[in-house]
This record gives sequence, structure tokens and C-alpha cells, in this order.
Amino acid sequence: MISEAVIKRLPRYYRFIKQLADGGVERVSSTKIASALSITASQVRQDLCNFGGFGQQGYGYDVGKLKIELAAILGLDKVYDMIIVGAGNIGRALAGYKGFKDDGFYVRALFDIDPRCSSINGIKVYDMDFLKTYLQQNQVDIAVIATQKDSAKSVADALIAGGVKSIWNFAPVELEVPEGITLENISMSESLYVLSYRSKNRKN
Amino acid sequence: MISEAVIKRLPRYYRFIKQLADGGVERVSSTKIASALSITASQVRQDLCNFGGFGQQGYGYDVGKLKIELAAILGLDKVYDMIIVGAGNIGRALAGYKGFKDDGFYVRALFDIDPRCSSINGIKVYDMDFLKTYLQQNQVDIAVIATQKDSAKSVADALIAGGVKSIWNFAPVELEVPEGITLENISMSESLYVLSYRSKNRKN
DNA sequence: TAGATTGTTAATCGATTAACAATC
DNA sequence: TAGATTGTTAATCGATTAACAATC
Repeated sequence: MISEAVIKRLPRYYRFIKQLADGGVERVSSTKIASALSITASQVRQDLCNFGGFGQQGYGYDVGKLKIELAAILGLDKVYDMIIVGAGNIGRALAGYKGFKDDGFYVRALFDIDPRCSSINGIKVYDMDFLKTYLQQNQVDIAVIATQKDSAKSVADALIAGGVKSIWNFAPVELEVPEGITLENISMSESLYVLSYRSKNRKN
Repeated sequence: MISEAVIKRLPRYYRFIKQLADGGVERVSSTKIASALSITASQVRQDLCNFGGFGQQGYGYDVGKLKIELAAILGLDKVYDMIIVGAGNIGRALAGYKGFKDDGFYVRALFDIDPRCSSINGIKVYDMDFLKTYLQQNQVDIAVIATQKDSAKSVADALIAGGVKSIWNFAPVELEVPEGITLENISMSESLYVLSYRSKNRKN
């Protein structure tokens, strides 16, 4: 079983390795990875070793190979069909973000209680009433909750009832999901509170 | 010295306590807080004890008092002047988010290399060239980086040079900041990668 | 008083780091 | 071969949990 701490570091490894690959670098050592991420080389090796030995003694890690391995570990070797519920500030920002496609995440539709426009950035905006039917007719791997906090819970329920297994939640609530449902939160306010805590406790 | 793990839990305590206060609840036990956040009562008491004893044996915690204490600990008992650099999807979404004010975070200005409109949501959009001058003339407690990843580093440098001490970074890069500068990252792609990792490794 | 629940110490658990044999 | 660097075990460190005396 892989620990939370390890899982959270995987995307950072992946990001750094991708950067190296883009820069044409062919090999890298645990020491170099470690210093780029401000962690220890021991931890890098320990972490990667959880998934099998990708390196070679005396040589290090092959960047191209490691990139592919990490992508596979993270599940980035496939395409995900995504919908966004809530076409407010955040929903629209996410719909407009071009970067998702690079990683295989395709935003297929937006839903809102009050769909003021019919499409945003080429993505259709549907009325919330249509969500249930949409889920019956389309594959949805990931649903993004970008609603106000009051409706987040009922939206989550509707999504789960409709068969969605993975939820990416941007609403500032602690959602409870049943076993077998994957939930990942982005909590901007929590992050901002941590920033303010740190600002306050900074030794100047 | 308070550990990272504790600091990250503080906003969750605060959010829950605020919710109780809004609901008119007057007292709460560590057990109730714990079950709401899916942690142990021991941990709740241990965490809160780091900042002094806010509870009372045999009674629990007074919600109103705990709320005020947590707000003070998090530095939410004052007003912050904030600017946002980058008026793209995310920058605009943040500028439009009404909730910041409730916690005392005031967005005073936006900056963009190409300010296509003069104001968003009543917040002025300035040309990036004006950033330096703005920082000389105005108090800025927190600067948000909502640019593309390529410009994030140079923006951070400009902010730090201009005297900004706290940076809230939304760009997908590992920024390096000198001692005395507070940096907090929101990494959407990392969160999405974790979601995809968990989706892949879910036992269905 | 009896019951409840904190604050805090001690015990446990898990994660990080160090060390080094294996080996490219 | 000599040097470099991994994979992996063992040691250390820190965080979480359990326990309970203090006390409201």
C-alpha cells in the first residue's frame, strides 16, 4: 500500500521529469531530482522503488523511461472524459483552461442551473436538469464540482447516482462519498488560510 | 514549532467551527469535531493544545470563543490587501470571487501584459509595466500569481523586488523564494494527477 | 457528587533518512 | 578496473493515538 505522502509527491516527480525531457536531458540521478524538489535523494529512491526499479546502479534514471513509467503510475496514459458542474467563475475558468488536453483530460460538457450562454470555449453548457440524462447517455470519467457550497452536496449525490466514480471538488465543503468513489478536493480558502497563517508567523 | 500537518488541519477546524457558529451551536467536544473531519479526538485536542487550552474539562469547547481563537491563529482577524497578476481564466475567476472579502482579503488590482479591459468586477486592470510603480505607491500584503508558467518566475522576482512578502501561486511551477518570503501554492494539475492516480488504483 | 471531557504524558505507529552491498 | 549510483535494509525521527489524571 502506497502512503498518502508518496502519492502527493508523484505529480511533482512527473512534472520535473517532463521538464527535463522537454529540455532534452537524457539521464538524471536521485540526487538531482531531490535537489530540484528540495527533498532527500533517499526519499526519491525510496518512493520510486515502491513502484519497481526504474533506475540503474551507477547510471541513474533514464528520463524518457521514467517519464513514461510515472505517467503510467499516475494513470496519465489514457484519455478521461470530464464534465464540469457549475458555470460560474471557477467553472468557466476550468472550461477555458487549455492545458487539460495535454494530459488527456477532455472537458465534454458544462452544467449550470442557469445556463446563460449555450457554449463556453466550444464546450456546450446544459441546464442542470439535463445532467441525469446526460450521464445515462455519455461516458463520464471525472466530474468537476464548481458550484456554490450549498449545492455541492446534492450535485455530488446526483453525480454518484448517475454512475460517476471520480469527483474533483472545488466547492468549500467536506463531501462524504461512499466506498468506491474517488474524491479529490481543491480547497482555495484552506490554502489561503495557510498562507495567512504563515504570513502572520513569519519571522521578518 | 508547529508542524506542517497541524497547520494544514487548522483551516478545516476553522471551517467546521464557523459552520457550527452559523448554525447557532454553542458548545462542541473534541469527539464531535473529530468525527466531522474524520480524524481522532486525540488529534483534535493535541492540535488545539499547541496554541493553548481553549477548552474546559467536562464541558468541551465554546464555539464562539474557539472561532475567534482560530481566526486569530490563522491571521484572519485583520484585513489583507491583495493584487492578482495575470488576468487570464484563473485571474479573472479569482477577481470575481466574492468570498474573499468575508475573510478580510481585498483584491485591489489586477495586472496583465495585455489588459484588454480596464476593469473586471469593479477591480482595475493595469498593464504589467505599472506593477513596479504600483508596489511603490500601495500596500500589498498578498500577491496572487495567476500567469502562465513561463512568466511566473519573473513575476515572482518582480513582486519580491517590490517588497511583497506573501505570494499565492497558481502557476504550475516550483518557485524558489528567499527566506522571509511566504509562498503557498495551489497546484490544480497536481491535484488532478492525484485524482487520476486514485481513480486508477480504485478497487471497484 | 457523578459524569463528562479536557490537557498532557507516554506508547505506538509510520514516514523519513542513513548506510551500504549490489552492480552498472 | 574504478567511480557512480541504485535498490533496499536498518536506524532515526516525528506524528498520531491511547491513556488517564485533572477538573469543570
